Amino acid sequence: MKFEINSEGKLMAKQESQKDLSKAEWKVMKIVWELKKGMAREVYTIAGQQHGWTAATVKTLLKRLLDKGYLSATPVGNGFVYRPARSAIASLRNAADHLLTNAIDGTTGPLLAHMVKQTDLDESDIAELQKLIDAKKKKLKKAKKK
Amino acid sequence: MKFEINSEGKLMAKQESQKDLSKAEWKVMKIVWELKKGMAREVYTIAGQQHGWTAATVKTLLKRLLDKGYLSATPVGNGFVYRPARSAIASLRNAADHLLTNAIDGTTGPLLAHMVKQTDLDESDIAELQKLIDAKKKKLKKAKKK
DNA sequence: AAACGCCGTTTACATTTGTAGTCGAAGCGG
DNA sequence: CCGCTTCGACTACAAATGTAAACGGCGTTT
Repeated sequence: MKFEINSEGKLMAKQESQKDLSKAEWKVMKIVWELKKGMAREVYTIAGQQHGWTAATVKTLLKRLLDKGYLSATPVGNGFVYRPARSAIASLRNAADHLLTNAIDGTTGPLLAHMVKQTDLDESDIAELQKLIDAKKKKLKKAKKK
Repeated sequence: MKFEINSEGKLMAKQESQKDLSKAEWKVMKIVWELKKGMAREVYTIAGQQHGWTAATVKTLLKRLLDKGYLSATPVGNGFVYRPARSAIASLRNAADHLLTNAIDGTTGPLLAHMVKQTDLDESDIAELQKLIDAKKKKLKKAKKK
């Protein structure tokens, strides 16, 4: 276990603080991931259009995301430029792992099938998946032969 | 939009109330899905072992799952036999769709790849995936030819 | 320099979630 | 029939979440 000194100067167990995102927070992160960087204004304009939130609401969410460590902010003029502090894909993987944790035996296959069906994939995505599938096939065959 | 009369006699928009499961609720549902059916006792014994919850906690969760429509209960003796009212796979699909909603452009491929890697698949799962991949390949090729 | 417009911070409040205690009713073992 | 066990309902309460207003300060416009 790792440790760290927290803001009050106390020694704390260092949570590899993968604190999860709430639904609303995901939506804000999605916007920031797409923008790559942006000021409050841009984020809450888009968020307002997409979800009907007021600026105040988005400000709160930005703050919480900062606190959770999903965003970083560098001061510029009056305010900040916000940037993702964690990659979209890492966060998604994390969420996906949670999802798989909830899958009971025999449901993961159909689950993946469903997801593949829902998703638009480009050539390289498909190639990558094919490679993984081939590897799984090979392993299965070997296991059976034994 | 459909409507219904609620408990206070008011006309309400009928939510196809796919109310989501919370983390703790997922864990309980997982147990019930695996049991297929069970009395409170069985569920909270297992849940107690797996998560260190007290019986009281599990009872609360069972109640909430009943309210959310994820469980059904038929009276037996003192209490009820609980059964899943929604299939595991349908619930997972639902969660997966939420997940995909949060994926930004270019992340779905890697996300799926990650999930496939994490997962143990049997022969028929693999065959199914292969079929889907083939279909996607064909469609891509056609699009390119044009 | 005064007025204005944004910004981030603080505060607010209802709802949901995590976690659990209490209690009356009902079944069971004798 | 009488305790004992168990059940579900109700109550409790802190933390997280959704949603937003109020406020004080800093740049900007005139």
